[in-house]
Amino acid sequence: MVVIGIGKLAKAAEVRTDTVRYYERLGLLAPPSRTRAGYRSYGTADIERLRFIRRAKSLGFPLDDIRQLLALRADDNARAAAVLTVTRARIAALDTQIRDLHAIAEALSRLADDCPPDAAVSECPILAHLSGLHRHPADSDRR
Amino acid sequence: MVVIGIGKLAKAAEVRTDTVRYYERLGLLAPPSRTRAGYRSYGTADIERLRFIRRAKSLGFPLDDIRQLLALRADDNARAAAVLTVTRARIAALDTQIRDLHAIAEALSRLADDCPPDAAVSECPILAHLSGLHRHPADSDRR
DNA sequence: TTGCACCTTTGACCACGATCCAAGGTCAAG
DNA sequence: CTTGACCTTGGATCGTGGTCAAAGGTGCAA
Repeated sequence: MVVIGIGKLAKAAEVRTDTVRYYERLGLLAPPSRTRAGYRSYGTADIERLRFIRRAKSLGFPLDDIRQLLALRADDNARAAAVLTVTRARIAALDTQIRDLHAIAEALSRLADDCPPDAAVSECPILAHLSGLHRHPADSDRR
Repeated sequence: MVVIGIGKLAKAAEVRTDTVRYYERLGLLAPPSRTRAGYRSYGTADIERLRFIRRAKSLGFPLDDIRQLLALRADDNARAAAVLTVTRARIAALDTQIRDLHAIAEALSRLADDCPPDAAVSECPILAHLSGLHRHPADSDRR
């Protein structure tokens, strides 16, 4: 059985050694066995586990969710429905966030499109909006 | 001229007094004049300014951008183009963020739709994906 | 044996935008 | 004159996910 140190593990999983220890503290990684000198020693399954965490992170799961997912993966009695619950909750959170950001981007785009670049800032509808004026001070000729 | 203390200012602008002092430290609010006792004293223009900050924040501008926007608003020689530059940069950042989140949400939704709730976790395509298996271990009958 | 890479721990620090706490000063009402 | 609301400062804390530094021990090669 292949035994590697924290440095090789980190390199294999493309994380920092600090991150490995950090995940151990958070309970995402079990405390590994130690050499006589006190060095952490890992096996290939740990590389797998770290890569799982990386992929989950890249899909927007917070570390708390990832801890749950790891527990479910290791639980022979667990049903896929449990994974689905975590996943659907994440999707819902993402959808909310996307909708919020989209609404903001839309609002900014509309204001930006209405903004004449060469005008003085006093004519700028963006600043006007931020100042709480919902009409341009001199838009009598628009529309 | 109306003079108010930090508590009334904060209440009028719907922020905490701590936030007012915090913004002062960050340079979003000029250090106000003080009463003989050392109390900060503000005027109605400061309520306006705080509300401006609140609106800008609600449109997703970070405080650093807001400091710039406030400076532009106060600069008679500034052109709307400068406001537009800040705004377009924010829109671009939002669009990138939205696209990233959308891609993640899509990927998760596809996985979730493929996941049979009653199956054992070992059959869960979500966990399979996170484990780096891009095919289900037993999907011979799908497609 | 020396030198270097690697490992250990504890604890501080980063962004971001606040929020809260402690210890003390001020002010108006009753 | 006391009570309570308000104000002051400096510094600590939160959440999230790490990153870094200091001071020391270990392992291997020239």
